[in-house]
Amino acid sequence: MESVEEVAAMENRYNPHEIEPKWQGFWEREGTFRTSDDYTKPKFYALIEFPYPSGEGLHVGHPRPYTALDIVARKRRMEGYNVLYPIGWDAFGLPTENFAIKHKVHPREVTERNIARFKQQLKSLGFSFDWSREVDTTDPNYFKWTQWIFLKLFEHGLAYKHEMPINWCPSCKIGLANEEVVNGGCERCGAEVETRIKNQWMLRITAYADRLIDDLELVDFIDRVKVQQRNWIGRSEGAEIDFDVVDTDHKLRVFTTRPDTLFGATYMVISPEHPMIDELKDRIENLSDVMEYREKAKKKSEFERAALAKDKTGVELKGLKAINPATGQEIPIWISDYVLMTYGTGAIMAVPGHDERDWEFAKKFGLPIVEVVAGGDVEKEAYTDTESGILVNSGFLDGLEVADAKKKVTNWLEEQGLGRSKVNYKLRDWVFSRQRYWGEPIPLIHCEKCGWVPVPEEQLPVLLPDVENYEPTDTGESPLANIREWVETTCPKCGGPGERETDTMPQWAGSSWYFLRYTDPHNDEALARKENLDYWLPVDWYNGGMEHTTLHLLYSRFWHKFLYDIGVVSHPEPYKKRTSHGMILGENNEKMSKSRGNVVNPDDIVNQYGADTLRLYEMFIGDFEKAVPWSEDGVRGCRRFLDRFWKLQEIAVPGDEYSKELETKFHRTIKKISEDYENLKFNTAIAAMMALVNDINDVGQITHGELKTLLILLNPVAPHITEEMWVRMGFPGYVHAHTWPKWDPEKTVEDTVAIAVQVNGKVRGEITVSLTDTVEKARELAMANDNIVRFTEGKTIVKEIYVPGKIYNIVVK
RNA sequence: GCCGGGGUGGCGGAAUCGGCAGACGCUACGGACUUAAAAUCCGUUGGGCGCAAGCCCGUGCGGGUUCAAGUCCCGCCCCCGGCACCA
Repeated sequence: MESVEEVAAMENRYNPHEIEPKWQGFWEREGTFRTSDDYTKPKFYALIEFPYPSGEGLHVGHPRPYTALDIVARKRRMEGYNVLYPIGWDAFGLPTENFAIKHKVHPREVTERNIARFKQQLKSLGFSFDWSREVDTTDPNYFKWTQWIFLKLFEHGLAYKHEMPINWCPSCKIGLANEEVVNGGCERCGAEVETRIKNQWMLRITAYADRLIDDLELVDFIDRVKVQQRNWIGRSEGAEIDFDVVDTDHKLRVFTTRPDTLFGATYMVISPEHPMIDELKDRIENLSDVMEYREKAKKKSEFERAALAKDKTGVELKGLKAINPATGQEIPIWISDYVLMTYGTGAIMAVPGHDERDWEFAKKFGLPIVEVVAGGDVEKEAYTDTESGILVNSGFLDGLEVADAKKKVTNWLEEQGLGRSKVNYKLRDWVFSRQRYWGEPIPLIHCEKCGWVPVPEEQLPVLLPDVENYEPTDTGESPLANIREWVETTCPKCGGPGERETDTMPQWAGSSWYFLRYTDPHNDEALARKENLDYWLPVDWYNGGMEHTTLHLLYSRFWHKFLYDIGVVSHPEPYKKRTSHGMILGENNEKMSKSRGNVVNPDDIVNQYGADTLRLYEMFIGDFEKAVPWSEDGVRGCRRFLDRFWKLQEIAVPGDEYSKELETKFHRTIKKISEDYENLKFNTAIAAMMALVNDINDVGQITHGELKTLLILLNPVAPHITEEMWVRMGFPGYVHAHTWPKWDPEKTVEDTVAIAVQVNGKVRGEITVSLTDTVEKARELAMANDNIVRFTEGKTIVKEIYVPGKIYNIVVK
């Protein structure tokens, strides 16, 4: 049995299991973090990527970005902003559907269960989300507006159905967007992707390619994000040039970024899939060889074609020749799989002197190599420098620099009607169809007479029918296709029989606009009120994973620009600032995964150490932007800090001022933490606080004024312990309602400071000087030090460098 | 191959308008408390030499600039991420 004293002592001990649920309940009851409708206040919109509520629940990677922006959101509230920090669920998607199929439960049920689990886990971590604004992409009241946006895209000609080869994952039985194919495999399951021809809904994102690049200038995204987006869109500027095919009325159109090298084009290469082969097959003398090559190329996946790129292969189209429009010479035409039908025109002019691929090909097949830009040795390798080269062997271009030659030849081509300047993109249109059940139905009806007809707005949302069996089919048809009573409907236009589109939308649909819905989540007349959108947008700070840079981030910027064009939103970019967190790895330095058995569940950390410890550790663990391994020892260290922090109550003394010995340190720490929280440097902010607490313990007491400041500074990271200590100390009101502390720049510098004294650049001692002290004073102090005398006596001082507050270096000879 | 980021103690990481490298935390070791252990507290913890004062070496490698280089310049090596026959 514990004694009365021991029980009493225990009640004063830091007990997160008692205070954390207490404060979470308090915040919820009081609506502490409800976003206000007071639109006269300055606003701050903090956004994290809403999670996919998987069956596995949260792992410790999730809270890293959530805590980071929670810190910023809490700080902003204390600075007087009206803050929107919302949360929701990106809940459509394959894992849920697959689980539902396997366990014969409706995906709706699985989703609800998973959301409930996630919600309970997130709530236990004390985030200051405004839970009243929760959105769920699978909620018909939400996806009604996803469908509405799709119809607007359709209306504006940005959604179209197209027969095209798609990336098919044979394991998931689903078509994939280019962005979802990683190294030739399915992003989700890793199975090798096949090519299938399917009639697919496509979104014309390429129409926005230029703006998606150019408007990156308007936003504050970390550089690696901007670079990756530019890279992915892959804009390249050049020219299209038409080459006559001899003795036919065919022209072979090519795209090139080096029109200046036109005089060096000694042959042409077309893709094996190029339509000209069929159109002119009667003229091709070696048609069987050509067809054989074409068959071989077809069997290779796009991945194989790229991976086995080293060795060039190809077949000449015998019987066909093209004319180089600049030289007037006849040149051969080849087919080779290094030319892709999916980029440019599917045909190139080959300039072996100045393109590495063409050079390799020419060497292999003994084709002529002509130098048209001086500076290299085209017999040894292709010369590709465009900075310093001067044109040669190029008629009217001779003597020009590359950049000037490009302009001149493009003008000439335009005058002659042989070509024109042209911009190409690597970005392709977005394959928007998925042949699965658990997604938003595409709200279109096909009518024999009227074609594709949109479902009238007032009939939205188009709901998913209840089905017995939503297994995918091997034929690539959506499971919805089997439900005839759902498919068969009437055409809204002519009233005749019509059939519903059975493809559903990809997971990226709902997440492309969710941040708009948060501004007005319960509106059933519009996706959100204009007034709300205008006040809250753009998002001030959006943090998310690098893995979403070429998918979600690009897609949502595209949708937003479209919504801007049709007047729904008033700003061309959705996100003002974008940052990215690093992954949290397992203790063994490997990616956390169930199969590796190194997953850490936040529930266990909360149960053992408390939510504040978890939050503190997640922020202290290392550089926020880098991957870092988890360490349970590190977690314990953070808990120890909170225990020590709690005990500051025992040494608190009255007084609202900062004490003499700690005043400078407090001002410095306020400054450091205020700045570090804004710059993703949570780890050094926390280190500074730990250092200050160490200093306080050295002093042996803390004034109430000091403790208040400290509680406010730590509150965004560890909200529960700081709320509890505030009320226990009997401070007025609540810590979360207090204003953020200010620092006085003049008080951040110590009156006197210890600086190193160097002799010939090596530290030989230390002196304590005030900032106003002169070099004479420094010399006097330094010479009182035996060690410095030892290194200088008997030598002449040649030079003295004295930087006040930094260093005193004596150069002797 | 191209683009971006990075190499600092036993570990995570601090410090870049050039100014005492290793803040803060962890680990390890030693000590106090305890019958004992845990917890907590105190001390040590880059390597080497020295009884000590102190000295020498040290930020991926090789050069250089400077009174002074983790930080700047030149030439390399390695790791991580993205793109990859994009004409």
